[in-house]
Amino acid sequence: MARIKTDKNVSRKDVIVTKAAVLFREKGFKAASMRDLAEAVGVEAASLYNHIKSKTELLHELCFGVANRFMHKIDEIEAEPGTAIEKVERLLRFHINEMISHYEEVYVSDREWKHLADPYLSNFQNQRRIYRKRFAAIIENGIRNKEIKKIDAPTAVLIMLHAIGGIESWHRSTQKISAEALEDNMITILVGGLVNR
Amino acid sequence: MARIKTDKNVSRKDVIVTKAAVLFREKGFKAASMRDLAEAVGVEAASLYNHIKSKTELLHELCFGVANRFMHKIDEIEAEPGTAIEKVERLLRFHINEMISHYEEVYVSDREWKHLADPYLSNFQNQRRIYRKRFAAIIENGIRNKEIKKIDAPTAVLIMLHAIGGIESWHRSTQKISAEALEDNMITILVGGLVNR
DNA sequence: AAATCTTACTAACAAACGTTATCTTCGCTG
DNA sequence: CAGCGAAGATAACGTTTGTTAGTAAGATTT
Repeated sequence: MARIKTDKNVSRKDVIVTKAAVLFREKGFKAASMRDLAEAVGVEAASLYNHIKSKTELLHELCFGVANRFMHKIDEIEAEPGTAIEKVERLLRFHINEMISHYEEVYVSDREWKHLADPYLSNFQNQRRIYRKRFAAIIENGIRNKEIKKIDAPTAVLIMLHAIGGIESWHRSTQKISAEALEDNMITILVGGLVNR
Repeated sequence: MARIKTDKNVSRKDVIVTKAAVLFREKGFKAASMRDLAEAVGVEAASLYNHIKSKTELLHELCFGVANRFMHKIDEIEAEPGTAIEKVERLLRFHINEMISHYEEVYVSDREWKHLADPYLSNFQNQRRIYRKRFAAIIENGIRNKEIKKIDAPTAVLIMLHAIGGIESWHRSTQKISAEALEDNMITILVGGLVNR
């Protein structure tokens, strides 16, 4: 009987959730089975249920973990002083870093949230909608003080957020440029597309 | 016994493939069942197999249909005269229009190709890799004649392609700007992020 | 060392899945 | 209108799925 190994401050549930993120990213939520997950953890499938309530709970955990981090960040950025362009850049850099260093969870949260069940689904969609509105509001401010080109702000948000999803391909790529170079390139292109000159 | 309705020049298989695209987009390939599809088509699940070989065949059909269209387009654009920026813009406009007018298929091809089985999977991944290389080569040309900023071309490609995936959100959105406005906004931001000035 | 709580295993379930085999019915062609 | 091929329905199959119940073994506390 091989127990799930844990370091200090990491519950067995955390181990499971982390492995689930990897699996959900690789195969997708529906295609990843609890037996797959059990094998990855080194345990029988049924044993997982000593630590979690259901497969969907794993998805909740992942999606809302990520969503909360982004919400806190935009709170922070809205409160800070700075031009609109500076705020957009800070937010983008945060997105990029999250996608680089918490790849699995962010990716899963981005692509697999559809499989959440109500009421979590509606809740998640709401948070997402609100987040985008707040992001768009920052851009609209920038348009008003002529920092930013006259563009449709929601469209700009949509481009920014999805562009960052492309880091997925960077992760897969064999000949990666450095994470810092990736970040700077993305900022150059994306912010360069916004600024008015 | 209610037959599948077909117009002229549209086989019953085409009807099934088209409905499958809608379903695969809504629920994902794995979560969409053949019984779901049968219901959407207005027939029993087993009856579908008079027209198709397997569920996966539907995915092949969709993924390679889309991939081929993009391959032909980039052939065309490479052969045409024009600056690098013009070529990038043409390619982007094509992507945007495909995403707007063949939403379901393009979306499915983009997000669900993972569930292809070999040898189709490797084949598809190859095509994708080659396409991106050719796109990157156009951008690299632009960098050489100083039309385009000094950026990492593969990163630029990755941003462009994923940004366009954001049109998904536009489709869902209740207060849509017009398709033309969407296209122009995207071009402004994306091409604006590339040009050297 | 005894008692208790935690964590794992085995066995099994009901439901849903893709798919096949068999038979019936519809619609067209001669 | 007879006959044939295309297209549908019914029933069933073997898997795989998420999950539960009951039990044994390890870890921790008394």
